[in-house]
Amino acid sequence: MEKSNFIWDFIDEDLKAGKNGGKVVTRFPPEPNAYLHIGHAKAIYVDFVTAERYGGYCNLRMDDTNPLKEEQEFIDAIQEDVAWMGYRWKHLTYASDVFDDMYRHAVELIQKGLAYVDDLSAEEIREYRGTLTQAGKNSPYRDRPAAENLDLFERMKNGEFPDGTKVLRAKIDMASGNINMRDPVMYRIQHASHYRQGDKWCIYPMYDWAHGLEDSAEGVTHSLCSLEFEDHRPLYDWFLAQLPVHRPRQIEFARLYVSYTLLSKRFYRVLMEKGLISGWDDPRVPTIRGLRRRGFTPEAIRRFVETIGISKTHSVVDYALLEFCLREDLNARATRRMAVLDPLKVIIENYPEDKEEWFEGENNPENPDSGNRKIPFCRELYIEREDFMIDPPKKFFRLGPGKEIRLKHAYYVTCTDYRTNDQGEVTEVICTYDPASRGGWTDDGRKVKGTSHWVSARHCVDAEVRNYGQLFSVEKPWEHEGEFEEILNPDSLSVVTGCKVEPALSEGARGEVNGTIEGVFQFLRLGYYSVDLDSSPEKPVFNRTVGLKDTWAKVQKQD
RNA sequence: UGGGAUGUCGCCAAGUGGUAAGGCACCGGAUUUUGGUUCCGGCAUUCGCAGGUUCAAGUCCUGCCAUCCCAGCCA
Repeated sequence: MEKSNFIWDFIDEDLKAGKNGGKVVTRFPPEPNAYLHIGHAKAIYVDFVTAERYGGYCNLRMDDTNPLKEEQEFIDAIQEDVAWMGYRWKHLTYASDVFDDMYRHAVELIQKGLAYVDDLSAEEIREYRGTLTQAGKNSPYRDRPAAENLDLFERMKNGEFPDGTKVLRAKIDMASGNINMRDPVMYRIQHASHYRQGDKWCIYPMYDWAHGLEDSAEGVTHSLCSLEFEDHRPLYDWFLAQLPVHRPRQIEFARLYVSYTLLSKRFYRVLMEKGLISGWDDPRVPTIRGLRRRGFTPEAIRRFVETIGISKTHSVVDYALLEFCLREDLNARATRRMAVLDPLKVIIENYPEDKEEWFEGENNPENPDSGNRKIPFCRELYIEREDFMIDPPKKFFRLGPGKEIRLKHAYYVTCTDYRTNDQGEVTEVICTYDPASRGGWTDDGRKVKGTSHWVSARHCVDAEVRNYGQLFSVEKPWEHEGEFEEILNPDSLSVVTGCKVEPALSEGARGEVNGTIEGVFQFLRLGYYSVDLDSSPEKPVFNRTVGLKDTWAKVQKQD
C-alpha cells in the first residue's frame, strides 16, 4: 500500500471518529469542455486510489453546469481516457441530473430568507462587491420579501426575463473578508439549450452552489479538489449547512505542474487554432491522448503521479521524473528491435555476395519469456553514421579505420577502409568479418568493447521517424507573459525520413493486448519508439517516445 | 491589520518534541553482446529568518520575511 499523505491522514481521523458510517466515496468531476491532461491524471489518481484504499468507490461526474462551453465530444473522450488509464468508476453521473433538486433547494433557501433575486447588472454587482481590501455594500434588492423572490425566481426559471437581467444570490455577508461569501450568485439566466436537458432550463447554477449539492446527492464523503478552492470551502460548507442534506468534507491539494509543459485548456486551444500542434492528440502535448499517441503507457503515468506524492506545497515536478518513470516501465516491457536512423553503408568484403544468414535476437533481455526474432544478415549493411569516425578520439568505442567492433547478435567486424565523396563525406565503410565470432561472441578472450546496431541493406524496410523534444524552450512556460510563440521550441518536432529498420518492424501494429504493450519498441541504443497513428505497413512511421539515457553524449559535451 | 494557504538538498517528498527517510537529477566506480539495464558508493551538522520555551525543536511559542490563490452572471 502506498505511503500515506495528509488527505489519508484526515480520512483516517474521520473513520476513527465514526463519520459516514465507515464509508469513503469520492468523485472525479471534470467539466466536459476539453480533453484531459496529465494534471488531471494526478487528480484522477487521488480520487480513485483514495476510494480504493478504503474499500469505497469513486464516481466519474460530468460537471455540466454551463451549456455554453460543454460538448458531447468531450464527455466521450473523458470516459475513454479515464478508462484507458485503468480506472473504473462506480457511477457515471451528471451535474445536470440533479438540477431539479438544486432548484428545490434554492426555493428552500429563499423561503428561509437566505437567498434573493437581484436586479443589479453584472457590472453593478461587481461594483457593489467591493475590493480585496474594502467591504462591499448591500444590493438595494437584498431585502425583497420571500414571496416576491419566490415569484421572480420561478419566472426566471420559466424564461420570462432576458439573459443577464436577474440572478439569484445567497444572502450571506457583503463585508466578509472572503469575497466568495459576499452574496455569491447561485443562478444566472441563460436561454441556452443543454445537450442533456434540452430547453428545459433557462437558468443554470453556478459552481459554488452546484458542486456541494452534486457531491451531497452522490453520497460523496470526501470531496477532493485543488488548492484554489480553499477559500470556497466556507461557502461549500455554508450552503450545505442550510439544507437538510448529507455534508461531504472538502479537502484541497496542490495541482500538478511539470517543467517545460503547460497544463491549460486555453493554451491547447490557441496552439491548435494557430496550427502549431496537430490536435488534442499531438504527441508533443501532455494531454492523455497526446501521451498515449506518443507511446506512454498508463502504468508509467500512474507510477509518475504515485511517485510525486500529494501535498499542499505549490510544486513543479521535473520533466525528467516523468521520463524516468516512462523508461522504467518501457525497459521492462518494450520489445527490442534494430533501426538505423542515419544510415551509412557498410560492405563486408570477405562475406560472399550471394550468402545470407538469419540470426536470433532476444526480444527483451529483461524478460526471459519474451522469446526471439530472426534478424537477416548479408554482405551489405547499414550502421548509424555517428558510429563511424575517420579519426576517432581514444574513448570512442565504435568503428574507425583498423578498429574492431561487434555487430549486435551477428559478428565482429574490423574496418579496413572507407570511401568518401567529393565533399569529403564518408559514403561507404569497408570491413572484414570474423567467421569465428558468429552470434557476436568468441571464447578467445578478445576484448571488443563497442557494440553497434545495424540492419541488412538487402532486407531492411524504409521508415519515417518523428523525434520529439520539449514543446517549450523555457522551464516554466506558465510564467511567460507574452505570446506562446515566443517560447515555443522550434525543434520540438524533427521528421527523419529514409530510416532503415529491421524487417520484423514492418508488421508493427499499435495496441495493448492482455497487459502487454504492442507497437512500442526499444530501438537498440537509441530510445523507445512507438508506431504512430499515421503508420501503415507500406510506410511505417515511428514516434520517439523517449530516448535512452545517453552517457556518451554527456561525456562528449564535457570535452 | 482584507481573506485564505505554503515555505525541509537543484526538483518532488517523509518527518506529529528525542538528535534530517526515500525518489528524480547530479558525481564517482563495478558489471554488461544496448556508452541501455543492473549493482555499489557519494550527495542537507541542517529544516525561510530571528528570538524564546525545553535536558532535547524541522517539530511548541513569539515576531519577521518570501511565495501563491481570491474582486466571472467560468469551473
